[in-house]
Parts: sequence; C-alpha cells; structure tokens
Amino acid sequence: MRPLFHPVPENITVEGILHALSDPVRAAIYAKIVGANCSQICSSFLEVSAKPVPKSTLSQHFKVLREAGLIRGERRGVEMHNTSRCDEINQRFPGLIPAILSAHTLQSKGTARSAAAGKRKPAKA
Amino acid sequence: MRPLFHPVPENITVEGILHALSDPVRAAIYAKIVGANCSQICSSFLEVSAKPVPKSTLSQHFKVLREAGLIRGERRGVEMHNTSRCDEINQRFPGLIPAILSAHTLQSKGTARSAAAGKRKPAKA
DNA sequence: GTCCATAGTTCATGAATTCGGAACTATAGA
DNA sequence: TCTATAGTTCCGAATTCATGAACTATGGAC
Repeated sequence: MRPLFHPVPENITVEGILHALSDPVRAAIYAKIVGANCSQICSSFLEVSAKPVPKSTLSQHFKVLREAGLIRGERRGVEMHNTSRCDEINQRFPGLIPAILSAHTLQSKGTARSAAAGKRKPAKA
Repeated sequence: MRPLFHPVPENITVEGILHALSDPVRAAIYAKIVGANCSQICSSFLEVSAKPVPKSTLSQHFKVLREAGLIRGERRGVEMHNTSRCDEINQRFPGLIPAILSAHTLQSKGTARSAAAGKRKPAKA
C-alpha cells in the first residue's frame, strides 16, 4: 500500500482535469463529492452508474481523480474519505470546474435519448 | 474518402468535448482555430507541438475535434478548411469553452517548468 | 494475542485506443 | 495525361483501460 499521491496546485494541469472528467463514471463521482458537504467514502459509489462498477475499477477511478488534483483522499481506519479540492483548483483555473459541472448537469437533464448512446462515440450514422 | 461527419448540436456531449481537449496537441489546434478569424487548413498545424506532428496523426486529431462537435471541416479543392463551432456549443453549454480556453492560456503562461513534464502524468515523486 | 470481516489496492491479462509510416484518394495545375 | 499537393485510410506496434483474483491494512470480537 503505497502512500497516496496528491499533486501540489502548481502541478495540476488542465489536461489532467479534462481527462479525468471526460469519463462519465468519474464525472458522476466527482459531481457527487463536490455536491456533498461532507467527505465521501469510495464504496458508496459502487452503484454510481447504471451497471455496478467493480471495486478495482472504482479504485482506479479514484486514483485518476486524485492524481489529477480534483479530490483529496484520506485514509481513516479502513475507509477512504474523499473531499473535493475545488477551492484550490478554482484559484488556479478560475471558473473551470463550475463550467464543467454545470455543463454536465445541463446534459444529464436535457437529453434522456442521447444517454442511450455509447460512452463517447457520437453515433456513427 | 467517406464524407465528413459533424454531430448536430443536440448530440454534442460534454465527455466528447473534454476528451477532445484533454490532449495538448488537439487543445493547441483548437485554440488556434478559435483564435483565428478565418478558417485554418490542416497542414498549417504540422508544427503545433515541439516535435512535428505526422500528418496521419494530425488527420486523426482533426477527426476527433470534428466528431466532438468542436470544429467544422469543409473541403475546398485539395485543402480542408476548419472553423470553430463555438457559438453552437456556447448555446448548448454556456461558458464551457471559454473556461477551458482561458484555463489553457493561464497554464501555458504560468508554468514553463511543469511543461517539461510528460503528457498527462503529474510527476510521480 | 488470533481470527474474521470490511474497505481499498495491486497485479495480471485481455480489450480498446492511440500513434505513425506506407499506401491510397481527390483535386489543381502544367 | 502527368505531377504535385493535401488529406485520408490501413495496419502493426505501443499505450492505456477494465476487471477478476490475490493481496494489504485496519477494526472488532473473542
């Protein structure tokens, strides 16, 4: 169990953030963490998606979010508590996170039909 | 040579946009297209990055940007003219594109040193 | 202390993406 | 028609991603 890696704010990159949030599962996880006032534990996300996410996959997703600088993870006993690093990122890239989150919100509200489409392919016909 | 595919605005997804712009080469291409008042041809991007981008790779990058709905490509004779679809996207996801672009600008200004780091890995030590 | 349950991580491997050189297509002009 | 130019497509190699199995670390019961 190697120690958790968190980038310092200066090493947080736009590419890392966009990549992390370009996956719908990770975006959903992050949105929920940001939305909650308290820290969230990993296992509460096993059913974040329509089909349940295996816990090894979940662990990788949390790692990506952590290493992108989006969240901070802290082991407390046997659980991992996750909080958002919104303020730090907002200081480095003002407005970026709110814009992405509100776009995600708009999308999930607006389009029930296009949600049927695949992960990131824009329907090939 | 199959015809170019462009998604209609309703099928443009946040995931697609974030994925497309999470690559530094594509982000640079897109920023230049948005910044320019006139359309840009593909071959003018062979040297967007420090090391020259092969034209097959460039072609793929343009395809990703097109299919994400970020740009519109139009064949004119032997060249391909590319323009941004900013307005359409801004209507669907207000503020998203400006936020990402200004974050990219901030980053490229601010950190000459972290630019030395790899593509999206946040320095492992 | 030992044993067990729980919460996550790491490893290994197959699937899916991405990169880039070579070959190809389409158009313009001589 | 022949040649040059601008992009695209194809395909093999390299990389990244997903996930089951094995593992680690902590807490609690005894």
